[in-house]
Amino acid sequence: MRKASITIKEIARQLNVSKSTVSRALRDSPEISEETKKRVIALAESLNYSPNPIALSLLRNRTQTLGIIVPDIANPFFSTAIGGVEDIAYSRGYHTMIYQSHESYERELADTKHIATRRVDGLIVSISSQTENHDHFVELQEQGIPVVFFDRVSETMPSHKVRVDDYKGAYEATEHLISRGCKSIAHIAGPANLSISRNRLKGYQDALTHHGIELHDEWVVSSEYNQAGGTERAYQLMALRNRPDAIFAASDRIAIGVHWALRQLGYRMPDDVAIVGFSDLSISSLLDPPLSSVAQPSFEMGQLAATLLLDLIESKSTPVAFETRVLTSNLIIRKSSMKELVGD
Amino acid sequence: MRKASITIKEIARQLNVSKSTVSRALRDSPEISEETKKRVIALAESLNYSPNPIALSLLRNRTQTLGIIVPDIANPFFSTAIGGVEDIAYSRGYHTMIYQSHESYERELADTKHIATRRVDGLIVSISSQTENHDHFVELQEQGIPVVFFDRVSETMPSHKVRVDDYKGAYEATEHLISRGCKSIAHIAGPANLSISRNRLKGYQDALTHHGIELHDEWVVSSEYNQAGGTERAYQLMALRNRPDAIFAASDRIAIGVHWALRQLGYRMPDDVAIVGFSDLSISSLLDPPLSSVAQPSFEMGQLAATLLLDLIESKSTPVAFETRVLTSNLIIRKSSMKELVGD
DNA sequence: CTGAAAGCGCTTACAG
DNA sequence: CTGAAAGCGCTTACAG
Repeated sequence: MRKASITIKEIARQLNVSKSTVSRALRDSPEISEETKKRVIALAESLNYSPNPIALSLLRNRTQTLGIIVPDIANPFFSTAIGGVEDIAYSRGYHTMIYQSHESYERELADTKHIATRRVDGLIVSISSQTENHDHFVELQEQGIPVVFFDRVSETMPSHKVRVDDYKGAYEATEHLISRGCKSIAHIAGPANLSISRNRLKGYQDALTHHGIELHDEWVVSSEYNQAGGTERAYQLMALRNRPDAIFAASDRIAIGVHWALRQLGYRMPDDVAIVGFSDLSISSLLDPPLSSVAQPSFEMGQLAATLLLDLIESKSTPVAFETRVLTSNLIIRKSSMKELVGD
Repeated sequence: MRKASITIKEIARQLNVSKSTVSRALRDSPEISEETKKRVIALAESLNYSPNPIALSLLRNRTQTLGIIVPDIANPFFSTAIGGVEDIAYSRGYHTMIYQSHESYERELADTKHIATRRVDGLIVSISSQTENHDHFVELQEQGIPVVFFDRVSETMPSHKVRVDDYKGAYEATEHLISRGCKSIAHIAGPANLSISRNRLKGYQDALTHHGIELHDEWVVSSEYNQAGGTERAYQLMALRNRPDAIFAASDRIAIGVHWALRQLGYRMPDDVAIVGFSDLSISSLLDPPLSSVAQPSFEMGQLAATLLLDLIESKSTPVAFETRVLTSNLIIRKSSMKELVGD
């Protein structure tokens, strides 16, 4: 079916020279005469020759390809980060292969396996929420395929990491709710195996404590990072005898579920319940009332992760030391949390 | 850097047999003794051997990889369709390489070029809105790399195509607005080089005509398929001396921009202006009021496109005839278009 | 300045 | 039943 592509051999035949000469001429080797170079290059162009990257891969044991595993490409946070990775990768002559774990450990395992057999040159990954064991990433790295984490990083595995200051973002979001007069602030945390979930929870707890507010266990619940989880947890929280007057959600997807639930239940936002999310997805500002959220520089995170990975791939020596880059988050205040301050 | 993977040669050495024998044993060839097979397979497993796909690609001139070009992976319509493609591809032993054209013709051209040199086995594509010339796809197909279009198809190029019934979807959406008593219905069309835009426009026009409603040129404007375009066009339409009482947008992204603009301008939906979009993105139902929209089976479109493409790739012979599969769209009515019928 | 040879990891006619 | 050889498309020491 596939039409035979034109090869170096064919050019050599037509020009009555050896394959070696053609190869050298094409790579502009100094040992080839200008005369010959010209003839070779002219014919190559007229034949529309392009070297077979498969052959080069076999030779160099490199594919010029980066793997990237995210839980879900439909999540704008991840698709934007992927955009950042591609931006850097393309400019440095690499291609990107995108995998989705769908928050499944098994799927993530299969993806890393595929990456190993496909001889991808390196991996950028944001861990699935169901993953508790990071051995598959360790193995990949031991095989010589470097791994860089972003956002959902491994705390145990030594490697480059790119993340935002989740703790500070959560702290500020909570402090903001306190400053708007909220007295009973609930938190819907993400799955506990992800460090981002734990850091955000800690930020929430510390903000309350530092402001002399007692922690209530019943106001801290946990959910997958999706809308359905947010809706369920909101029902649960609002059903409490002692219901909260504010909810800080560990992600915008959760917050969107909360938003929907509160509307169904007839609460006014922010007057009855103030809410703040995390990630600042573009749709969040379209809700009514628009959602306050902690913004993350997703595109930059992708760029940075790609840069660190490519430097690792292209460095001859083993890395000096692994580094963790922490980007700053940024609280965006919108109507969903702008509770009127009651004057006295 | 990269640790040497274990090869067939290494297994042969350890077992004191030839590479040929190892290769045959691993592929369970009938000409190898059970005895030898067992030894080879046992060692291969203990060494964690996996065949180098690069070597196979070079041999077979096949990469077991599908290319897919979409304008933007962050658009949920496309990310869902990609999910459908992957679903089928994985189950048939293929991998997917995702490219984004970002609605740019130049980028799309570079992507097809990359696909050709990378020896991808086939391409699934939804055309960029800035593309007027489809020669790059024709060339790819002539080189023996089959192309299947979905959603944004080429009308001129012979190939398999998967799309929805845009005309009927638009017709029904418009008819629905008429049935809710709207008298002056505007349409924000997509870029005219895309057939989906033209078909949706035609559906709108025919619905009006068939119901004896005169067409007004000033009520038909055009926009890129994004939110900013929808906002701009909404401002333009509502500024008219003779302003519309309904807007049918060629996509949900456009409709979301309209929704936002109308809220800014102080119009009530649907009472002042009823709106309907196209695609039924999941966020559309979260808007207040929730957006009516024509739903497209995006996942199924991806699955179908992948199936058609893989059949093409794996068939020995040239395709019998190219087919166009038209899936049915489905109008979802929500509050944004449920204008109260005025009783008499 | 140019060519023959070996090799990347694998498969598969062709011999035996 | 097993092995030696050729070949997929390319690069690069090694000779000349």
